[in-house]
Amino acid sequence: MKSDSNADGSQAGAPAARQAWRGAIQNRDEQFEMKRQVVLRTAARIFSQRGFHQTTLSDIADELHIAKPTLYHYFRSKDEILLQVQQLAIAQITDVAIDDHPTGTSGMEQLKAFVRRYMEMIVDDFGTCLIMTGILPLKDENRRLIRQGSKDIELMLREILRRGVEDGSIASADPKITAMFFFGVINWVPYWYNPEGRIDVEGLADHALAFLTGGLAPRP
Amino acid sequence: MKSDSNADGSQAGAPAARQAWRGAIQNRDEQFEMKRQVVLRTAARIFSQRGFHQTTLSDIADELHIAKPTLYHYFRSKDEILLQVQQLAIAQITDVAIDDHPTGTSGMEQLKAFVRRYMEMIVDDFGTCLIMTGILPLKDENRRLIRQGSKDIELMLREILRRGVEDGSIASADPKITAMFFFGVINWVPYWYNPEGRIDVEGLADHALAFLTGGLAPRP
Amino acid sequence: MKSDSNADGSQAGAPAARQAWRGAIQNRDEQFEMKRQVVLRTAARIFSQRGFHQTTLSDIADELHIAKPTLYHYFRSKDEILLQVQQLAIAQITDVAIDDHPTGTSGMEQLKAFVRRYMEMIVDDFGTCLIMTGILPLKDENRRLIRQGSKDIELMLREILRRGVEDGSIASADPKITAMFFFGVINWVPYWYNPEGRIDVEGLADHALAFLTGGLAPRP
Amino acid sequence: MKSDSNADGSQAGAPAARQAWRGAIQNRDEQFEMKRQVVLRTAARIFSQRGFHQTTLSDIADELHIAKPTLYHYFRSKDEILLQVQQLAIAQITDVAIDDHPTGTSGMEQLKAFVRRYMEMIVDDFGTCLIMTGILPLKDENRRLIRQGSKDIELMLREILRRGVEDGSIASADPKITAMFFFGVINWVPYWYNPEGRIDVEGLADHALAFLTGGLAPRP
DNA sequence: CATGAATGAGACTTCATTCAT
DNA sequence: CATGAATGAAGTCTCATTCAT
Repeated sequence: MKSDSNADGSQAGAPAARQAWRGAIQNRDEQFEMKRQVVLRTAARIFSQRGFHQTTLSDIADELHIAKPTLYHYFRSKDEILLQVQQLAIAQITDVAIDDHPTGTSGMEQLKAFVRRYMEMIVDDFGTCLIMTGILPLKDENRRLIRQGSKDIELMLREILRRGVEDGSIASADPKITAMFFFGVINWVPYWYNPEGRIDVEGLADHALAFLTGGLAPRP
Repeated sequence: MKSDSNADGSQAGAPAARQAWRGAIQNRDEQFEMKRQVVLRTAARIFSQRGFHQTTLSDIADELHIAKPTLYHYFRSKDEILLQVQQLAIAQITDVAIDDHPTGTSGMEQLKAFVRRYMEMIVDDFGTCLIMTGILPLKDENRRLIRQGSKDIELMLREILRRGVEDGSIASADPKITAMFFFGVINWVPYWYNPEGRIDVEGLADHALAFLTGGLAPRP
Repeated sequence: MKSDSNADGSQAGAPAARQAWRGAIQNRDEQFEMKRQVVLRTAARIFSQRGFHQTTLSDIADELHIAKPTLYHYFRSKDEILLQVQQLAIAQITDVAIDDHPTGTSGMEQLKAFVRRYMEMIVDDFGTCLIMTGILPLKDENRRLIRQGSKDIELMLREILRRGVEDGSIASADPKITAMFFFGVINWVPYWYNPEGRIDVEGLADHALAFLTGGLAPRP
Repeated sequence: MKSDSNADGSQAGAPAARQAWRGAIQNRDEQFEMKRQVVLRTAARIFSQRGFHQTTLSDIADELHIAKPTLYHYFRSKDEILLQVQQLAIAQITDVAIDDHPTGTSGMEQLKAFVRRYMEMIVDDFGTCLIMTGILPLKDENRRLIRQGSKDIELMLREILRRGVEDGSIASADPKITAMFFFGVINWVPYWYNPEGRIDVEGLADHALAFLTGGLAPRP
């Protein structure tokens, strides 16, 4: 998933679009798709930094060194850009669900895997934009799509919690509220975490796991 | 604190503006201040529901059954409305700090008090708006004010955590990260909690406390 | 009808808006409606001269010496302006239908009255705009409204023709085609007629009547 | 005239472009000219249906199954397309003027020939576009060209009327106004006539002639 | 010849804010 | 104090047109 999301090599933004990687001549469709991804990632980043409405299409175009109308080659509207950013973020979680349900592992083990995966998504440009921009700017129909996606993820967690309670690896508690506390811990990360800082994503996931499982109280 | 937050008597919203409380004729300043509070609370609620930029001043004025320019009698700008909403939210926490530092209580005890107080703030219209609208819509100078306020609250928690670790009532961990996880749990509440639902604020605070202190792992 | 359509005294355009007629102080609603009419008439005139799409809202606003957004106090969209212009034109014909069906007059007499009335409508700003701008710029729903109105007028003429044929005052011929030829004669007027020229509207109607009834062939 | 208008073989529209006529390999210039005509006719039809400004170059290109920039191989601009459509329509009348002035025929006879020829032009894609799109979308210089062409046609009719009045075959009346009424009858046809309907063009011309010569009044 | 990509110009529309009553 | 009217500023989006392959 993560390697995939980096395949466009555009973590650093627009300029990458010009790099003919290893001299390989890509066909038009590949180039198109690549540029599209670069636009998405750039937009996601600026949306997260300034907010959706504080970001004009000119801002995005300028950052990419293209003209404003060029954006309309890749997307039908500003709204669609945000929609697709958020859909990509959600897909990073929901798409891998099936592979990653190895039977035989305890609920707690599955929970740990879930935390790592979810944390990676949330610190990525797309995931951060999903959280920080939110769904309010989307128009009704698109908002419903994202809401459904979020619901799907929530149910994934609830299922994991249920299993954990069942097999005794997770303490019993109100499942819905617990799930939302859980998401709060991770979803809030984009508001304060600096990926360039002292702690990398793996370490952050470890911290989160410790906090989520053990809480603040000292273990006897 | 709580009584303070209800002082405007407008928990129920705009219509309250018409209630001549107990027939008492208040003087001009009181009336003015009262209306001001009603505007703030109404604005906070709509901002939270639709988002700052999706809310026009007409929306607010309509809800209050007044004309749009009338809002300018109470506030200099839309930005100022949001600023004051958020400042009120922050004040609900920071203003009571001093009273509530009873020496002789453990860090954990102080933490519990903090959770209850903070939870009450966050489910209130103002607190919810602080979280859901965020500071991005504010203009630079005002943003800095709110950021500072948030920082102050963060430091309050950090101090409580430090004491708790010191007196052994709280497990040792990276204080900054732990604080942010902590805030995540509560700040995320406005995104999902329905005050009219099955669980009241007190109960919610209890659940949060259990989660924050004990985590997901089963206690031996 | 005609006196009514001139009641706003704005045949000459915007400046009239400032004339406090006979010093009478009109109430707000009247002023509003008056200005609205001036906007409509001005828009109609410019639409007719330059075409709908060649006319920008700035053009209209400039002509009226107001700012562009001010137009939105009176109308929701450019489309709505055109719609109402055309609806007013159509109403000038359809609204008087009932009063003007005096029994006892021959079909030919009714036809003459119809020609005079219709000619007056068509040389008016609104009627001219109805013809020269057409319905293609309107969006689907509005287009249907105007199409229906036109159909109504067409049926009025067809009914008159039918009566005339019945009472022998009008020659028998395919009613539908005849009606369309008839409309062609008058509808084409805006494309060439200059109201400020040698012939006034009454005279024009007389000419049209002679042509419509007698045709080009010499009478024996 | 009519055979001329079919020379491009595209009465049926765009698909004809693919027909390699009788397997004959035409030289470059012929192919080019043929495609050009197909573009013109397609454009004329769409312009008439939707209006000039509601028609984008993409619409035309899509209908022809070519790409938008390809249009620029045949025309310098959208404006030029309309210009040439309208010029072709006008030429259909003005080009045959000289051949068709047989001395020895009465004015009325010439008028009848004129009506038939003009009616055929007006129901053709190009003529319909001339009427329905009008000259307003054209830029000034081109507008003048078409206006002049229309004027030429008008003078042709005026000359015919003059002759008819002279030789007694046409009733005397204001020549200019009469001419415009005359054009109204025929020019309005595109707004209502359906070539696929009950009446063919010849029949329509007959009806028009009867109306134009005899009018609505019953003949004694 | 043909076309995918890109763009400059410009339109409509929205909205916070000011003015005059 | 309150408000209808008016507006400047700005943003999204469209489209004819050009460029490079």
